[in-house]
Amino acid sequence: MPSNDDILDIAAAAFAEKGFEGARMDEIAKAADVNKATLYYRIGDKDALYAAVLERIFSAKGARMQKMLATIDDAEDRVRTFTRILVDDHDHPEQFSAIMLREVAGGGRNLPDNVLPLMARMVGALKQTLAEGVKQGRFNSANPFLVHMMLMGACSLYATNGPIRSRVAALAPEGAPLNPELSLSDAADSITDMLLNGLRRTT
Amino acid sequence: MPSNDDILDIAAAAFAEKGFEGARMDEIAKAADVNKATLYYRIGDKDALYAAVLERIFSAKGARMQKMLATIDDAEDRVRTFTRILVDDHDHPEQFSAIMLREVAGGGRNLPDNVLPLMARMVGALKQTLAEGVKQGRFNSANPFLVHMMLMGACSLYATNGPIRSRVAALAPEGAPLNPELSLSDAADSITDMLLNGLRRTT
Amino acid sequence: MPSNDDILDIAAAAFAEKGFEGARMDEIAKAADVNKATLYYRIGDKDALYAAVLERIFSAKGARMQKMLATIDDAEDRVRTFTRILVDDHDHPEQFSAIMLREVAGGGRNLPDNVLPLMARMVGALKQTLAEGVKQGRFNSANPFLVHMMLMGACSLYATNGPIRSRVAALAPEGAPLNPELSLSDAADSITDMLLNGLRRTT
Amino acid sequence: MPSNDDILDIAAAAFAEKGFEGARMDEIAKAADVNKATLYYRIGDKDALYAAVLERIFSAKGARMQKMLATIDDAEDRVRTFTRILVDDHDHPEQFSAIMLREVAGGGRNLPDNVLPLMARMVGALKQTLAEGVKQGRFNSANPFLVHMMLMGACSLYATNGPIRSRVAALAPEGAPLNPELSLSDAADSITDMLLNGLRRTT
DNA sequence: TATGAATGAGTGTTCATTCAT
DNA sequence: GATGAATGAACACTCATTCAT
Repeated sequence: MPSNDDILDIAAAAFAEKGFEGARMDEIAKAADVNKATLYYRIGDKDALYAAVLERIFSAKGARMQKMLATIDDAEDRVRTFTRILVDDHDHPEQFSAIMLREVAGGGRNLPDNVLPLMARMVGALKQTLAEGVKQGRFNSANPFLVHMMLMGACSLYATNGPIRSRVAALAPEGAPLNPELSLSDAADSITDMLLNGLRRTT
Repeated sequence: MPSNDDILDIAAAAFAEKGFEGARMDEIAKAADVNKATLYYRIGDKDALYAAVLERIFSAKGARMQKMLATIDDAEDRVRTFTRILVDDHDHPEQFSAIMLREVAGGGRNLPDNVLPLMARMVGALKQTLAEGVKQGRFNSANPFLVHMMLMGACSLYATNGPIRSRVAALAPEGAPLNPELSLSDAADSITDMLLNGLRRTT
Repeated sequence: MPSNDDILDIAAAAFAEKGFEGARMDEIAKAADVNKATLYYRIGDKDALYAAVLERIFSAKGARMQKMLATIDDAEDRVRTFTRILVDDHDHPEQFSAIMLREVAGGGRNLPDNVLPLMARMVGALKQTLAEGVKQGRFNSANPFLVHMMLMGACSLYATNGPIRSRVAALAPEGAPLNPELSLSDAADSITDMLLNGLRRTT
Repeated sequence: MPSNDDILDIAAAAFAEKGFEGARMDEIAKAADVNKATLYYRIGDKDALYAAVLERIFSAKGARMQKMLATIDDAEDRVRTFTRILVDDHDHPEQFSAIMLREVAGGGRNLPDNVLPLMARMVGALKQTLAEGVKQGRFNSANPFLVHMMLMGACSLYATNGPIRSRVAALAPEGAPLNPELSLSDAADSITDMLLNGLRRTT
């Protein structure tokens, strides 16, 4: 008998792959190897299941972020760490990214109230980091929300667009491959570097 | 009686707001003020409708992009123009963004074959622009695909996360608003500036 | 522009192959290369089209039957001729058979009133033939309706069950093929022979 | 709450009366007094329902046939028994006949694979019976497939054309009724007699 | 706590038929 | 006469959810 956490793993994969509307309670139950009624009994309806998945993903990511940021002082290192946590393999960055992209696209239609503070906390952590960088004279001042969009958007797109990259690659003229395949973490590092290049205050 | 273009407008809004799975043929027909059977007679089934919407959005965006880029020489101006077209009000950037984000998140599951070249063409335009900038000694060399992710990701997220911003803002402690509201085009300009700061070759 | 007769040809094939409920007005119109509205204008709705098809088939068969029987005196020859007309290639015996089998199976649900006399006339012709045979001392007395069922049933089944024969043959153990393939007219002759063997008065 | 067997009874009647295309899942569900979704849950889609109906009808008939034939030695008795089973009241011969006639007319379009062997087995039983009759010197040699067509065709037509007989009778001039009404089993006996008359070897 | 069975309300799609031109 | 376009009424099938046990 799978644990509730096992069920949430399966559900997260389903919601990431097919979205809230596309995911099927039947399929989740079957994939998790629980009876559908048991799924309802243990976790609740589709909204509750989705909320549980989101809360788990976001709180894990947020906790990791707070813990690691608390131990780092250097402003650039903090930004780099921030990005690395975004794409950390441990909490399925493709699932996290896919769910977040869909949720943003849908205006947070299915976003439960309790994950909003978790999202806000992530932005807040970056905001604080940037502010300290400015105070230390390391960074030019910049809108932290937009910086967040750049990091988050670039990483999330890269984390999830693998299948599309493959299809596009299959279309491209041979000679010059559109993109040499980068691992997600390498891509995230490159993205952060580009961003830091733009933020860095040059004397 | 609405034109097919009117129907596609309505359908685009529905797909952007609710996604492919969430959009309802009934609702689209009713919102477009056509009989459901007429919708099928004129355009076809849900897949065909979705494909028609995507093709129209992407080809409009792509045509605009090629035309405008053809008239601009300066490398930085080209990047700025690229972004501006991404968020151009004329072709509903929130819809374009929302559909694209969902499609990426879903691995292009519903992406019709004929829009792939259109997407590739957009990336190709940016790639060429960056390459010329490098040749002119204006830009440091950078992975054009990742640059694309940064521009596209940041702009698309900003274009669509208005509702979530509002909800988060309602949560935030008064004093310091998380983000002073920027218009989408101002945000896109700021995003481009940050990116160009990072790309620019300083002598 | 196809003639009404051309349209009825196409419609007959459709009704024979798919039945009244299975045949599609769209497909018939397209196959006949007429606009669907033209089909309605020229012939009428589905019931009218079906009635026209049935009437044409049955009256052709009936006319042929009366003409040929009028010229034949010998009782056995008349029965043989009767069967031959049933399976005469000129009026698509598979279509005739398929439509008749379906109609019988459905209790004549879609059978228009004007074809009933045509069917009755066919039975009547056989009845009269058998009665004369009895009067001439050639045949034992027999229920003409049942004789009609035997001839009609056997010929109609054989005329239409080709596809099933093929599938069954594909299943059968090699060695002994279930049925050496007979042409429809040979089969009809054999069937008539068997029947006449049973009817014939032996002194 | 009706059993699955009850549902199949209702469905068999519907398919027999209206054919596969004409039968409506809604009506079957309502007639069987089950919710439509329950019908799908318990049995499956229309194809599955049809397959279940056919399999039940054919396997019942086939089992009965094998059991009874195993206990009878006399060749003529075996043929008579064969026919009696075809029209045995216990398994709704009108339904069996109607479904089979439609299926043959349609080329077995909807015939599930698993009923083909059942049909073949019936023909095989007759074939074997005839062969033994020939070996015993009782029967003239005859094509067993055609004999099958005669028995099956005549009985099936008679089993199902009651409604048409009535309508034709209503048309006929009083005096001479076209056919004195025979019960199905009496008709089947007469049909078998006629056939046996033709098969019987006279010394 | 767990579950096989049941179901109301959709969901995309089709089809015979009509109508304005 | 002819037809492109339009549509009400189905139609097969699905899905989140509940319930009796």
